[in-house]
Amino acid sequence: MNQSDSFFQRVYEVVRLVPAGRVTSYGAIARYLGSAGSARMVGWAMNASHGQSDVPAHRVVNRVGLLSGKHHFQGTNLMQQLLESEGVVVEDNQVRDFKEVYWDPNLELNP
DNA sequence: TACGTGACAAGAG
DNA sequence: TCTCTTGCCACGT
Repeated sequence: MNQSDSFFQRVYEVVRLVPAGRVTSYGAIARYLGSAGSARMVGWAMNASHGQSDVPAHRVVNRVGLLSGKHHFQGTNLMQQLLESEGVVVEDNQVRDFKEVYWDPNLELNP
């Protein structure tokens, strides 16, 4: 990937690689980018991803599967609807069977 | 130019 | 086992 891309752009690249019906976490993305501990930056990147197309920010949740960013989507439960439309069960703003649908870029993308 | 903010994570008590 | 505190870094004002 181009190093000229900003940290945000690299975050978007990883998020785009998350397959439908799967979710990942902010920390996993941060770790994959070599910035473990910068999970907050990933959240900030998601906040700025609204202007970016093809960035499935709804597939990014916190480490316990909680939809912490749902309030940043249009509509109260748009994020939940998007996930459910992909087969992810969301219950009480939290991904059900989180471990089952969890997608770790460090495991899936790292050779 | 400098400071505060932010959709988190991990360690310590 | 649960709760609190600290760290991390780019963007906006």
